[in-house]
Amino acid sequence: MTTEHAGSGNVHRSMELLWDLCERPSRGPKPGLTLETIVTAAVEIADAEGLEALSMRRVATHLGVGTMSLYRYIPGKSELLDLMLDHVLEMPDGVPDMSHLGWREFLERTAREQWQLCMSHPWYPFVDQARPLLGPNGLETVEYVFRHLRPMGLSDQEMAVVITSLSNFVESTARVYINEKQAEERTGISNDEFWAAQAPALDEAMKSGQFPVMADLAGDTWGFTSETVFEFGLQRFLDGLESFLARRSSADHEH
Amino acid sequence: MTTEHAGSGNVHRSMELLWDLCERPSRGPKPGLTLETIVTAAVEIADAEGLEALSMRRVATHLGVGTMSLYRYIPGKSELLDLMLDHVLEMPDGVPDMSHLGWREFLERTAREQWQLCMSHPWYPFVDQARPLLGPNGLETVEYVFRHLRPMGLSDQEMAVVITSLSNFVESTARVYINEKQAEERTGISNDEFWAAQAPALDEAMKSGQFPVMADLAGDTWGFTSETVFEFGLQRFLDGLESFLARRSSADHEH
DNA sequence: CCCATTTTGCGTACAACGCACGCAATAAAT
DNA sequence: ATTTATTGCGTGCGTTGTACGCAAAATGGG
Repeated sequence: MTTEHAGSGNVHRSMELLWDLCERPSRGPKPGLTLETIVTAAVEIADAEGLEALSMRRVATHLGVGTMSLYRYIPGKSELLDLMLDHVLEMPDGVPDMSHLGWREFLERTAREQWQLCMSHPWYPFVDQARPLLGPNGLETVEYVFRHLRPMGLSDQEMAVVITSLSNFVESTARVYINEKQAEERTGISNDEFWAAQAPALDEAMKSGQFPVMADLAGDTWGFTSETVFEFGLQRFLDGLESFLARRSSADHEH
Repeated sequence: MTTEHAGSGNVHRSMELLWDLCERPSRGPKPGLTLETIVTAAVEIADAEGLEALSMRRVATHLGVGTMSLYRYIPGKSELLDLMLDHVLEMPDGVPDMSHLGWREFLERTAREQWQLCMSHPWYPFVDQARPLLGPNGLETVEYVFRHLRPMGLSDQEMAVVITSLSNFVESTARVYINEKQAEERTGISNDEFWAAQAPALDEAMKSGQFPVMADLAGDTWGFTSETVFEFGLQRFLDGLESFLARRSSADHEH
């Protein structure tokens, strides 16, 4: 129905699971599942069918177990989501060495990596992470970003604001891109059919004389994709950041 | 559960309702509701309780009618959403005259208006508008934005990309802001309690030596809100746009 | 070796969701 | 007066997360 929220469940319990702080009990039947198996299955289902298709029943069916068996390993769906979010940040090849890059190239690289993360896991940008849980992968990611931005000369808070601004833009544009791509599959109506369905009413509106600028717009006005928006917005933001740093630098030299 | 999508229902029917293209039938009992009443009620409920609380049953209860009575006026919930989205774009005081503003002041003003729209209707930035239906209010908004940006000298498509880039950033930052504000109410846990719950695991991680930069971050690194991010990102984008136009202008003079 | 305890597996049942179906009442057209 | 069309709306469908509680498996202690 609406947004899934990170950090909505039992935060303490989620952290225990994220950082693997629980000891295996010695009694009872040997478990047939692992937490890793459940999280991996959940990510696969979300990747393939979308977050709205992800249900405890769906994960259980995928794994060939009863729905309530999952609740032996995790308190609930909220905590499963927390684990999924950290899981997808894992860097299989380890942390790449980018110490040779300037801040601009590094931020551009980071933005593209985030974009790729959203392409690989199209549900990811739709999760509310206002209250993020910091697992090992998430912490590693933030560590590596801050390490590479240190040479910019910004305060820690300024760096955090830069990262958050850029991250917000990338995530939003990725969301629109994903929504655009999935709209045809989800509705069964092509993009052309969609706009054709609006044409009768819009033609009348254009003829009314109330919207002269709209009526006069070039045919290719909307003929771009979110990838165009991503590239344009990214370069404008980085250009603006260069101006900001240049002004900061010349102000420093004045003292 | 997940995102609500504009343009998901019967597009043709939504357009008829948006542009009021249906004639009132002459037979049968006089209707006790109007489309306007239903849409206004739905917007009020979404404003007060969030989009996840918006259901046909909820709207019907609010209006004191049976759930299925609503289906006499609109095909379904998807079309109701389309009407809501156009409804909230209505400018009560008409289109403001901003012909005296330069493009930068105008874009800044537009960004702030969009921010305010998201504050007044906190559910708005959470709706997928990859397939927007253009109603009278929506069309009027786009008409007025393009009219004021014409003097920038950009192509129609370039203007559209600028507007979309900025709009994506504002919406995304507004989402985070709204999620941040609502998190405490939604979970019953304050922000301090939330971070305190993570502290034991994070303290261990800091002690491990694996995250030296994170361990060394200033205490106020994350002590900012989405309003800070909004202001910073907005100015950087507009600065970047100025550079873009300056380069465009100097390239033009070279020919 | 036996019993108690703990853990794993998982079925049942709960309320709310959107909306197809179809009936009763209202009101205009013939 | 009858027919036709519209409005109002109850019923019933499958899906959702998870509390509750029982059966089976496996270990610890006596």
